[in-house]
Amino acid sequence: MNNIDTIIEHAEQNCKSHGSRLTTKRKQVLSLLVQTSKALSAYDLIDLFVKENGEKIPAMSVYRILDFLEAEHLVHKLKLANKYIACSHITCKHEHGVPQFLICSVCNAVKEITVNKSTINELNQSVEQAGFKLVSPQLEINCICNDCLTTAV
Amino acid sequence: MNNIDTIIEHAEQNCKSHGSRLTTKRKQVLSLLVQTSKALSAYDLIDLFVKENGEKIPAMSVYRILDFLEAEHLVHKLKLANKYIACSHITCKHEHGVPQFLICSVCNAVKEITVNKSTINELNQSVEQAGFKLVSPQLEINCICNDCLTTAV
DNA sequence: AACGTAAATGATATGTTGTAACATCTCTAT
DNA sequence: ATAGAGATGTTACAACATATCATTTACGTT
Repeated sequence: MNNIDTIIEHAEQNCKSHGSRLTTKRKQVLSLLVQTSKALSAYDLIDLFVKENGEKIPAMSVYRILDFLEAEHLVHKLKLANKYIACSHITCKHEHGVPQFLICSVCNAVKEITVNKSTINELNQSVEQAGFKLVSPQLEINCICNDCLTTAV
Repeated sequence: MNNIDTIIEHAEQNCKSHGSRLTTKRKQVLSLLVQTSKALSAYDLIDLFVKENGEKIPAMSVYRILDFLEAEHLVHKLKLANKYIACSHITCKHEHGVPQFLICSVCNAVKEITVNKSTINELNQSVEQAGFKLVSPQLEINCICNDCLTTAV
């Protein structure tokens, strides 16, 4: 069976349940993100869209669609890289705790890891003591993956 | 006495000691960063430069100067925001442990906080288990400061 | 089924950020 | 004084993002 279709259908139901519409274009964009499971920039998506669907899509549309998908919690925007990635909880149900993104600054690979809740709590305490508030407990951490580390030398 | 001049002079000695030159333009840019003590984008600096010095500076020059200052460890580049900030250890001598930057996503205020070494170690362990390596233990954390939090409502 | 409205998308222009490539200037050592 | 390296200037352009207005589509009402 086709896993991606299942995911998309699930997402569609989710949208419908609170009165928003996962239109064809939105499905197509989401589908690209789910399939690649890598972080893609808006312009990456524009190129991929043409390749996969044989028709152009304006930049404006992609940005609007990404905003929509983000508002629906179907994709995350990685601010560190200005890239977008399918939200992990649409591809797998069980809860992982607090997800954190490791982004390889060389090859843009993205890995989602779980960090102890206590670690996050400690971090959060330090932040609040400083008079700031975490926008989300989801950190984007600038890393180098082992592959790039070994080949770079 | 003028604190900023002292800082700049100190930085200049530092450069001289290993054969690099803190030229007038570089001093001017560094000086802007030290004075504002906020995170500024390259184009923020271009505007500020005109305002403060009454002469234009090309974008290219600012980027080159920022690269230089970063290599000299006089400024940090905040990758999350694509902004630059004067390195704290040129304005204050004593070591703080592992510095972390909190960046207000509304007003761009930057606060440097200290997080328990143990917290960082735990984070680092999780990262290494995932086959990644922290580029630097210096995190850039996306926050909202209390000022913006209260006024936004 | 036809219509009106709101939402979604398209199209165009332009703003913003960053860099490539080459020219010119300016120190510094000889 | 002059050559060579390093620093800066200039121009053009690539990549990323949004503003604005036009057009199309979906959906409830009649």
